[in-house]
Amino acid sequence: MRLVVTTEGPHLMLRRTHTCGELRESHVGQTVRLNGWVNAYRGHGTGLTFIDMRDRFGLTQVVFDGADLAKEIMEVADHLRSEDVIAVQGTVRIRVGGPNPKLDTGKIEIVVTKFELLNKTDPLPFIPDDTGTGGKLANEDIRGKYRYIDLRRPTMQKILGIRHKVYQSTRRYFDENGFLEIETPILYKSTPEGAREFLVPSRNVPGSWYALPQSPQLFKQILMVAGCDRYMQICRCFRDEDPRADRQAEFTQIDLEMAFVRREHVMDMMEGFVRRLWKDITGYDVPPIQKMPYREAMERFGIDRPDTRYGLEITDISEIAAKTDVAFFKDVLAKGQDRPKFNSGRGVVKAIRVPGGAEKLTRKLTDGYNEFVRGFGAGGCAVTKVNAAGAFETGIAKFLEPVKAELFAALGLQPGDTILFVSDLYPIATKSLGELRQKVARDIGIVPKPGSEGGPWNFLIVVDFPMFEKDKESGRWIAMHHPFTAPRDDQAKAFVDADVNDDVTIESIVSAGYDIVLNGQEIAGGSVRIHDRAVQSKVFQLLGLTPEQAKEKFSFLLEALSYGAPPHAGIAFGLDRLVMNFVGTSNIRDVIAFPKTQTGQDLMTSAPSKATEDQLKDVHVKSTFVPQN
RNA sequence: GGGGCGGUAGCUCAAUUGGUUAGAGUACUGGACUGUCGAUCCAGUGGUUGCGGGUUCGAGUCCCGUCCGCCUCGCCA
Repeated sequence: MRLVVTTEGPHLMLRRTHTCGELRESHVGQTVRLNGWVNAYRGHGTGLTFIDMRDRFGLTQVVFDGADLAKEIMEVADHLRSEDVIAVQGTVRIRVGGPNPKLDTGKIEIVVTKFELLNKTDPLPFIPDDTGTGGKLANEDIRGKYRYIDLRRPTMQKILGIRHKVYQSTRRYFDENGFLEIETPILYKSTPEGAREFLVPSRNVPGSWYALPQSPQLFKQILMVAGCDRYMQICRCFRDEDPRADRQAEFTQIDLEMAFVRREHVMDMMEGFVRRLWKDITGYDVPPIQKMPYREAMERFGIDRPDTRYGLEITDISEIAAKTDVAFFKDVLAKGQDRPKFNSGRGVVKAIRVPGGAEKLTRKLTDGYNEFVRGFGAGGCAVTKVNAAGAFETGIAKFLEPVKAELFAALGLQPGDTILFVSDLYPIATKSLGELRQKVARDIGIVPKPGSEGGPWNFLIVVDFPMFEKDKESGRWIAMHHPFTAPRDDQAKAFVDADVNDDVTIESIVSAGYDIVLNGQEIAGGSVRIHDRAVQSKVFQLLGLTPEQAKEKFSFLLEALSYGAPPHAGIAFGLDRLVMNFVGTSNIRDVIAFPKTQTGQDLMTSAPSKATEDQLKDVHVKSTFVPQN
């Protein structure tokens, strides 16, 4: 028996025969080799030392026994510390000291016969243990700087594995359905719509810039014109906007496009994908997904991605409110009553019934709701309770007495309920109550756990979005999805015929777009694209683009669409959010191997960083930035 | 760009009203220890209190500025 400690000199590289997660009683008696990191050491001097060895597959206990091993080996073993990199050869046996039920490999141990210290670690900034120090992980800035250490944590390894499975499941599904995976450029043309873009200066074309793609939208449409029939790509997208807990400037989409389809075909395909993905990753069978028109979502839930796992639905009580003497109801209901229902210029009164709210909602909470809805532009939130005797109490109670029976019927009121009212123009009242509904649900604790924590997976497809909405700042029309989204088939004629100044009609035009919503979170969105030139011109006209401007910005697409473009439609899934759902985290940085901070910095590599004068000169750029101090 | 929370030993945290030499656990180092499994026991090293300025006899603590991290509004499909 030869024992080797190669702290210096040539490595033997005792290459592994098994991973640290796979040895069981059935392996007893075999000679095996493991490679990995020291996860924990339990030394009893040079007589006996236990090492928990870790790789991404698990933990295995290895034993250094002074009765078998040379003293110099035992000396080294006694000084092994967390995260040293080692290789061992030894015999699998039933644990002499009894099993450890916490480990998958807890019934066996390896008695070391050969040992190699592959790399001694320097003292670590933190130990990559899911428990962390004092029950807490190190702060995010430390973990970000040493991301390669944090990624060794079992939880992070598991997440990387889930993400990998999502990639594989995705590619299998779309391959089986006849999709071609095609890469599109990262260095791309700047296009004006949507988010702020990252710019890359050109060296060969002085004064010109590439942009990084917000999405491969135009390329995938052109691939349809190019006869590719069905395209998919797992692609990186870039949007230079401030991040959030669930949003990074650099993120990943599952992007697809299909030719010769209507929206139903795409929705069927994406529903099939969702079903396959959930089956592959979680084993869950996704039931048929309900479709809900945008208008219904807004009416009932006040948001275009409703969380339908709980009630607290919104009710329009404008007609009843009109019969009361509440001044702020009357003021609002004087506005835009000649306009059609749902028009943004029409005043409405809406309410949420909170069952048992009289008890659950404190005065402090309801006072807060008043402030809360003001944040969305509403004047305030009126509150009334139904007392045990079934009478209105507090707030605007006395004004509601005359319509008591109607209100009870409309809202289904019961003793002990609280009613929250907002009166304002349609969009403001709707949004305020939509947001308030979610806040109340959190406050009274009725939001279920997500699917990854044993709660429901609640899918919904939202359809029939408006084509256009008014930009709050400029007052101009903007495309709700993007300017290549087609109107729904039955709306195309009305749209082309509409007067561009007829706001009421324009606002009523419905698109052939669709979103997939999971537990109140948008996980995918797409649309049928315009392949009719008259429709496309009309869109540009509405958006305030002259034919010349449209040509300058999108000539390549418009030309392509004029040379035999098939009807086509597509969708994109936010891959990071899918993975977040599967692993049960609300932090997008958890599911990205090398994420960025709130200021878009990579703490590990220190990107972004200064460029040299020569580099800037090469690309014809001069910085105007003046450092302070 | 706005609002909020945070930054003290390698890590996680504490430090009374502004008052003695800034502490604890853990990690690390040394020692003891032949069946541990969050090993245990003994001893020790370890501090620009993010950075800069100010008030004060005296600042981790108060004030101003600034940097960084997180959450959030704006923004973003």
